[in-house]
Amino acid sequence: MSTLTLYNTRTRAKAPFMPIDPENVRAYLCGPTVYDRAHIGNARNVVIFDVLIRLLRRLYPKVTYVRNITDVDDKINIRAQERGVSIEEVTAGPIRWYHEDMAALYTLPPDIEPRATAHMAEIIAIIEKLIRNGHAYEAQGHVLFSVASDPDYGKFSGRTPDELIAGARVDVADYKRDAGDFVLWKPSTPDLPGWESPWGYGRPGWHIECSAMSWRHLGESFDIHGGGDDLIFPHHENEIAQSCCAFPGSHYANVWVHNRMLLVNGEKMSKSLGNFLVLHEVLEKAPGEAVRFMLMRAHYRQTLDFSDAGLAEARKELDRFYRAIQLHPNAREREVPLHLIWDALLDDLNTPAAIAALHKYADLAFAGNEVGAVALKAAGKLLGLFNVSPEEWFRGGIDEAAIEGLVAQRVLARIAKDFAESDRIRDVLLKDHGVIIEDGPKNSYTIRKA
RNA sequence: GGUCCGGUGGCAGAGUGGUGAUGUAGCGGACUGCAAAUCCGUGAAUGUGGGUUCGAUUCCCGCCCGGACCUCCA
Repeated sequence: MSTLTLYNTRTRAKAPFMPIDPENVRAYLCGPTVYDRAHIGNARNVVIFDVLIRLLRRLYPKVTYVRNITDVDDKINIRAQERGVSIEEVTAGPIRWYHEDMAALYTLPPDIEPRATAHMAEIIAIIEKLIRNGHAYEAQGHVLFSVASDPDYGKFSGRTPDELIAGARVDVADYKRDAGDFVLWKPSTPDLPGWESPWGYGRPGWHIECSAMSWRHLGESFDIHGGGDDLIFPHHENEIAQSCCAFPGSHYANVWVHNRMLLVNGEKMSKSLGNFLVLHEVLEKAPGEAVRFMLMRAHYRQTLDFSDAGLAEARKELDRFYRAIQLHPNAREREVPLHLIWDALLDDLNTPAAIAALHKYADLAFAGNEVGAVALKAAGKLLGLFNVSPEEWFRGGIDEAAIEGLVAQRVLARIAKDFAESDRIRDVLLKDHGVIIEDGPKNSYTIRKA
């Protein structure tokens, strides 16, 4: 099998992927902070990483996929205080929703889904190491990472310390030695969630959580770390600083895979614009597979515009694939050449090229070649597509009983060559039942949802 | 202001130093009572000005336009 090539944010270049341990590829994805429903941007991230994980599983005997849940965070605390409930009560719903939404997109669950609140021992251990190494200091109940202590700080995101200071827009807290120093541990008042620590009752900073969870489950160094490109700075820069300083000689993640942000109907998603697309709401209007497909239509390192028109096109493309599959119901799974899709995916997850390959296979299937249908199914599986049968795809959700009579009447009308009546019924089926009826030879017909 | 990324047919979206994928939409045709689907055919693009080169959409520089990050953010 050929080699997977990935673009690595750390080196700003594409390079062949070389696992630390080919017997166990270890990957970490920054998961959600669970205070609300996931939005469509969260979904792109997970879908892209899902494609990567599926690919790695074909290439290597074992892949350990870790995706964390940040379940302690100031946004969560605020919700808890507003509602007068515990943070567990705030996070339980969003965690459940997250699992439901991601399953609806046919993304594979991670092998390990660690929660920050269950890793306080690791968090405290790393902070203690950093203090011992001279990379962190305690000040007014806080523990801060000292960016000046790390000569490599800023290299990952391509920033110099001067830029970081110049760019600091927020008033610098007086307990910070450097404007760029960031919090590892902060004190909690009794009304806030907290844990006992060598520095008193408090809670962790955000960045340290990922360092602790990846360390516990993947070790000091691992293969791939993913996330949205907005996390490059400061989150990932800080993770690297914490982990590399706590574990001298380690590299933290070798390869960094960052996806670009998503636009919605040409605009950045933001609460002020009121165009925050909640994934759950999108999934009520479109099949999960169409949403998934839509998110793969642009290369992951390219801005993707999530538009209604795009979603409609995604559905049409999937319609075409399912038709091609449906044409060969007895096609049996077997080894078929899949160079086109493999070449596309191995080249830095080129999903648009992979989709073009799918269309080539569909062309073959439509031309009557069963191998095309077999290849299409196999290639789709690689991308996490075709999770339902063509029948389910086209007819799922149709109330067959409700239209039975109309359909029968229309058959009779067509036999009687009463085309005015048959067209009227076709119209009613579409308008009142959302069903498209298509005629075949000898008064046969097929139905599908509009 | 600093750093970075991008501008490809109506729209979406790949790739490439040498006849510019793929989808969708359009147009003509076959098929159909008509549609739909499918098939055949067809028109349609590399922001702009320079440079390098036998040759640039691809490499380099300027300009214009758009976006991201620098602050919580996938």
